[in-house]
Amino acid sequence: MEKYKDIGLKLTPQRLAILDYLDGNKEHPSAEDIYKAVSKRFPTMSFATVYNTLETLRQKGGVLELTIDPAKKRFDPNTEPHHHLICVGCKKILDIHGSYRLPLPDEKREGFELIGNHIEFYGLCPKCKKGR
Amino acid sequence: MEKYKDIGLKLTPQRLAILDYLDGNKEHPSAEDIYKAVSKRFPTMSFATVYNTLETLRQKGGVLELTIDPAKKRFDPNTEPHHHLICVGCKKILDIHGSYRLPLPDEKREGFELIGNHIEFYGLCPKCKKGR
DNA sequence: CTGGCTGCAAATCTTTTGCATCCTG
DNA sequence: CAGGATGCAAAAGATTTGCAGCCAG
Repeated sequence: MEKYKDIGLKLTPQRLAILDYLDGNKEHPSAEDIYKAVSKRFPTMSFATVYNTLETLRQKGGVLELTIDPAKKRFDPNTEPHHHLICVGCKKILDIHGSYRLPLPDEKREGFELIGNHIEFYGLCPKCKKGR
Repeated sequence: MEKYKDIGLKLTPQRLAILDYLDGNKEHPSAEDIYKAVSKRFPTMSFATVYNTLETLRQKGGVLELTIDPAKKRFDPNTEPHHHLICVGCKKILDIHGSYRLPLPDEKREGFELIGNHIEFYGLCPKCKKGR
C-alpha cells in the first residue's frame, strides 16, 4: 500500500478498497474481477468508479494496463519492469522478472526512438497441459 | 495471395476482396479498417463477413490476431514469427524481423511448457517525436 | 468550502450471433 | 445440390460518459 500513498490521489473509502485489493495481487485482474471482489465489501461500488480509479492510477503510474487478453483489459499493480508468461489455454499470467538485453539495430527502427520493451512468453500451464 | 490458396477456404468474391486487401499489408489493420477498405469495392459487405473471414483465417493460420491495441483487435497477415515496434503516440506498428534467443530458466516457469514468445518494442515514431 | 469523486443509467464501441437467403465446389 | 457463406439486424460485452449529489482535503 505504501506505493500508492501520496501520488496525488484523493483517498476515498472506495479507492482504498480497490488499492487494498490490488496491492500485491499477482492475478492480473480485469476491471470486472476488481469490481466483483470489491463489491463484496462495498455493495454500492459501481463500474464507473472502478474504471475511473484505474484510469487515474494508470496516469499516475500506479498500475499497468495489459493488452494481453483480446477480450478485455487486464491490470497489473506491479509497475516494475517485468515480462509475462501467458498460458494459451486458461490465460493465466505469470510475472517474469529479470532483464533481457534486446538490441534493435538502427536500420530496423525507421527513425523510431526506442523507449522500452515487453516480452510475452507463451506456454501451457500444468493444468492445461494435462487437459490435452 | 499464393499463401491463401487452398488452405481450405471457400473462395467467395467477398473473401477474395478481403484477402486481396490483406496480402502484403503492413498496416496491421483492425476489423473496421478492413471493413472500410473492402466496402468501397463491395458496398454490401457486412461486418459479420469480415469477422467471420478473419476468424476462419486465424484458425487456419492465415492471419495473426494482435492484442497490442487495448481498444480493438488488429490483424497481421504476416504469419512468419516476428516482433513489433509500436509507437506509443499514434499506435503505428512496425514489423521487426530477426530472432531473439530468450532463455527462460526452469525455476521461473512454475511447470509451464514453453511454446514461444513475442516482443513488443515501444517507441516514438518520427512524426510523434516532433509533436512533443 | 470546493473540486474532485461516486453511483446510476444511458450511451458508445467492438465483436458476436440468429436466421433466412445465396452460391461455391 | 448441400453445406458453408453472406448480410442484415439484434444482442452481447466491455468501457465510457453525463450528471446530480456527496465528501476528503
